[in-house]
Amino acid sequence: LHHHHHLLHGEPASDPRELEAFAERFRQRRVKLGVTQADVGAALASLNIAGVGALSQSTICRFESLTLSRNNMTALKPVLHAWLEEAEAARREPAGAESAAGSPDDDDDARRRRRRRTSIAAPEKRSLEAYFAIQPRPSSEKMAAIAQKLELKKNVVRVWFCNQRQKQKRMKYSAAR
DNA sequence: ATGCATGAGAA
DNA sequence: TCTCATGCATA
Repeated sequence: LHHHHHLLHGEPASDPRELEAFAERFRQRRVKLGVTQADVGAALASLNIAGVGALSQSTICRFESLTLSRNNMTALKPVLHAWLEEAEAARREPAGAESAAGSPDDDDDARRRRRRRTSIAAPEKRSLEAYFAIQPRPSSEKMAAIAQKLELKKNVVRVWFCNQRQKQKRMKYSAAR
């Protein structure tokens, strides 16, 4: 018998504390169900919610750890909530004998055109952080100069600054802002 | 769990 | 060109 009536106004779900609480409950209940983050992401597709498809393990992980933007968290919450309800309901009520057999498919060495991820060494990363502290959005010229000084591709430097800015906007960090 | 990257859409 | 949501690759 909880008399918190914030359900009277459609979606108030932007409350950071609410999101934080939900994320934690979500993770605990997911684990209790014995489902992985990747499983959840894939299961979202079969949920048949308008405009909602599968999501990656990365995204589910970030949702649970609040390392997404507040808007992103808010948008994902109802979807993950829906999945959780369904998953727990299915647990109680078997509904049908769904004993999926083991998959005999294993495409180990099929497509090998994998994207290579460039790794920025620690010293260079420290320099970038120092530059960022002074100027989070350097001009194109400035970034070119930085790139040359650190011997990195200009595009790598550009993307690094973009990601660094985005990182500051994640819930987990913006609170301490 | 997180680093570097992509692509669609805003500015 | 940047932002934003998102993901592949990898620590």
